Amino acid sequence: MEPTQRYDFRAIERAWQQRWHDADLFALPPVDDPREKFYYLDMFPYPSGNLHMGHLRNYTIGDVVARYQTMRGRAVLHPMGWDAFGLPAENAAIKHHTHPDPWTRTCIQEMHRQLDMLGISFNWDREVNTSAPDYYHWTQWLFLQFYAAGHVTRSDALVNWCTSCQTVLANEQVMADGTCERCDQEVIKKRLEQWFYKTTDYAQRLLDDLDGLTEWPEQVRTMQRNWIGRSEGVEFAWHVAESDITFRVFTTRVDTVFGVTYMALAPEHPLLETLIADRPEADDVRAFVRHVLAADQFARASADAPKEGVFTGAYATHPLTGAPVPIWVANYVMMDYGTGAIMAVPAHDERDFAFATQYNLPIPAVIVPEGETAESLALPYIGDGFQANSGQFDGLPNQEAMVRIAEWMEGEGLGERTVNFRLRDWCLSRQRYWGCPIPIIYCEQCGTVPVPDDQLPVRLPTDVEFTGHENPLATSPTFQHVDCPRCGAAARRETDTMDTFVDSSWYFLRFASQPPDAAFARAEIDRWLPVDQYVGGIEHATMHLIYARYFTKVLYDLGLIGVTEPFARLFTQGMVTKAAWWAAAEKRWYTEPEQLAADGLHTPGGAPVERQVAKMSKSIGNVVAPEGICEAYGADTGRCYILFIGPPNAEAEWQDDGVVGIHRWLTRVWRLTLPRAASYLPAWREVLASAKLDAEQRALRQKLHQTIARLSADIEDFGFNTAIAALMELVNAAAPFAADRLAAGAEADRAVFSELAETLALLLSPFAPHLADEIWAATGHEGSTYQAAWPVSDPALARRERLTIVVQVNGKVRDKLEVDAGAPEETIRAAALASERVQSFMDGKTPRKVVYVPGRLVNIVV
RNA sequence: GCCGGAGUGGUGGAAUGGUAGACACGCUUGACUCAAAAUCAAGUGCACUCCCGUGCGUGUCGGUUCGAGUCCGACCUCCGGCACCA
Repeated sequence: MEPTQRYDFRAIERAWQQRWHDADLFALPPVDDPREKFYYLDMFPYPSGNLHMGHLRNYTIGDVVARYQTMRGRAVLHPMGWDAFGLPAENAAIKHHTHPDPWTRTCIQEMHRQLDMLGISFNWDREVNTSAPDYYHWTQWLFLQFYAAGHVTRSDALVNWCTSCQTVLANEQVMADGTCERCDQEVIKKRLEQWFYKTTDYAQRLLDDLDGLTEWPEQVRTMQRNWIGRSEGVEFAWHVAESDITFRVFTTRVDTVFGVTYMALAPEHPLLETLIADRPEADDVRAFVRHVLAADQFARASADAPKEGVFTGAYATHPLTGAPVPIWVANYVMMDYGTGAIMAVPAHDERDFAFATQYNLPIPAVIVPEGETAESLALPYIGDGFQANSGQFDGLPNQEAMVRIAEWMEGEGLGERTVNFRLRDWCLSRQRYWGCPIPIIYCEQCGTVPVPDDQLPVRLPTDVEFTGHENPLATSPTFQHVDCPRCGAAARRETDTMDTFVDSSWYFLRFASQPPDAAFARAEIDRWLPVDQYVGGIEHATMHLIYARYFTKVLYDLGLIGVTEPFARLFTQGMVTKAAWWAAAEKRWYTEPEQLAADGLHTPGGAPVERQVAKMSKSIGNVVAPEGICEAYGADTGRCYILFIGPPNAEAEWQDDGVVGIHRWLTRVWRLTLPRAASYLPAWREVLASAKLDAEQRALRQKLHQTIARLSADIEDFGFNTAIAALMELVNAAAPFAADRLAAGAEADRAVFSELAETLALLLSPFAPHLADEIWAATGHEGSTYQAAWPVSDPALARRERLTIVVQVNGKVRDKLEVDAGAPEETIRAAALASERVQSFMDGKTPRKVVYVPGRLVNIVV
């Protein structure tokens, strides 16, 4: 065949990408653009240098929505950038003895190239690189705004510390056996002074405002509610007998207070040393505390860790009964939740029950459900019931007693009702090089001094070594030494950098506005925010999305922006997975069925394999790169296939076999339209307005207008897989029409075909934009489909003329009737009853009831 | 353990409470070809079948309804999140 006689996707895609680029088609909408705004945002990637299928899925979804909204007449902001700080660049620097900055820039270039290959309509004029000084300047400035307003604090926190590498490790760098990922040496928990954003101050608002995020997936809202973990209870004081020491405890079950048989303190409790100072038990207690703190803190925090404790020798006085209650130290009490001390009620708490059983402490029941007695009740009992052994509150339903006891305690001045959150303050310090430097200076005279605005940004120094040992910033000969901005004396710079989640907590603002001399300009923020549609992976449901919401609320409170929530509508796309076969005996993965024995159940060596569907990863080797698909089949095929693979919020299993189906379809689209461009009739509207069409012509127009309606609805509902199926149906219907009738050249046929070809180009535009523009040009249009208006379905044309009515007898389909769309109900009912086939299934019985569903079915009940 | 979500042909998947399996992959048959690829046409849930049909069928068991993949209850399995949170 001639080159022009086949679907040459390479030439088409290259040519159109060049034309889009030359025309600056995806430029940012101008400031005075009168169109309604639409801010579409994809979660920006870490620039690893390799685009993977998850990116393809995310950014293709985004491009469909952005192109659709543009064609619908919106001014669309569709930016892209790089979440470029982070460990991989630093690890690469250690490995290759280079610097993270050039390495990162190379990766960015490479990924930018791969994204361009997909033909995505990004507004590159708003590109952002979080590791560039013109970005992290403002990350620092925002930190100082937060600092000045009291949203930043400094305190101790436990970190993973590799004794060999002399550095802090992220949780995922600590192996399951508690060793360092890089050097295999032991990792310990170490306390370090760290910077925190005070997210807990916003816990209640972060929780409350979830109710307003009605366009978010319920799953994400639930996950955030659990993460914030609000619980209501009572915090009250216990006095230690024969001393003036007082402990405060928090409980959500103050109704069980009469069941307390011991108290338990966290080993880290600050009053513990005072409590045991002069007691004979002191040495035992100290030994126990050392034992607990030496153990792996992750293991200690797991629910199935064994419960251990030691008696302190001290007693507290029960505030209601006056009874002496022994005070223990227990490993299962955590210092960082509540007050670090608990009242233990073994009869009504599983943990306390396990502990009391082990150490032979009494377990009296004080809440008894109907039909049980305090003696017969199986313990521990967590549910509701009536108060027992509870003094003046005996017999009350426990929910009521909860309120009465709390009120009584408040009246006596013992304590008060409070709220506790699981959410912690956000530790933002990282003892790492490749992150945003924290703009703080420590001066012996002036203390902690923020870097003045005119000295920002605090730049990352380049005179550093990447050895894998210690924080490189601390090894720079120049970085730490600085004059105090207040008194001018020699001072020391903070060497910690920020968690990369800080960078991504405000990038959506920087996309909307990037003046040279400020973080953002208020007018542009007011124009674009909130983000109308945000799309990314479910793995960011809690951390990133909570941090970004927190930042937005603080910035609102500081008067810097006018919205309290950043993302109006959220969509979480599913992972892209691929099957692989694990051969346990050989300890290796097989990634292609052809590598296996003929039965598919064994390796060529005879070892059994287990089929698993897993996220694409280098370690398994089941990675399929979008670039390879684009080279073999084209970007349009890659884009359509990743959408067609399944519902976008669900996990999708990649199957190479499916790609050819999409490619065949696009080839059929090409064959339907491009070689027939000569049949195109620019004046098809006039011809169709006056022509009398036959049944086949009307049927094709009907299918076309039905497809327009389906596609619009599907795109708005993120039903991209069914949208493509609808386009396939349209092409399936059009192909025989074009083949059978177009050659004769009748004007009406050409007009029907012209409407189809032109509209098909527009409908295809968000999905396969290169081929769409090729068809658009071949039908005599200037420019790109991106600049054209989305088609509108004519309901009169889409309406079905004849209907198929299903006739059921007792709910089973027995016959089908073809009727005119306007046929009256009585006619249809009569026809259904008259049907011979229906009669034969009625066994001569008379209908008890006849149900008629307009336009759909008749059900005869006998 | 708690909180979410999902179970439909050989495969990916589709179905406002109203014809279950759209669309696609794969497979079968045919056309074209010396042949193959590509393309086109027909078929393809399972079982029985006088090839007209009939029965069964959406993880399991029950329920609501004229009618349930869809709604309700219980259970099973898988996936995700959280987990000594007092």
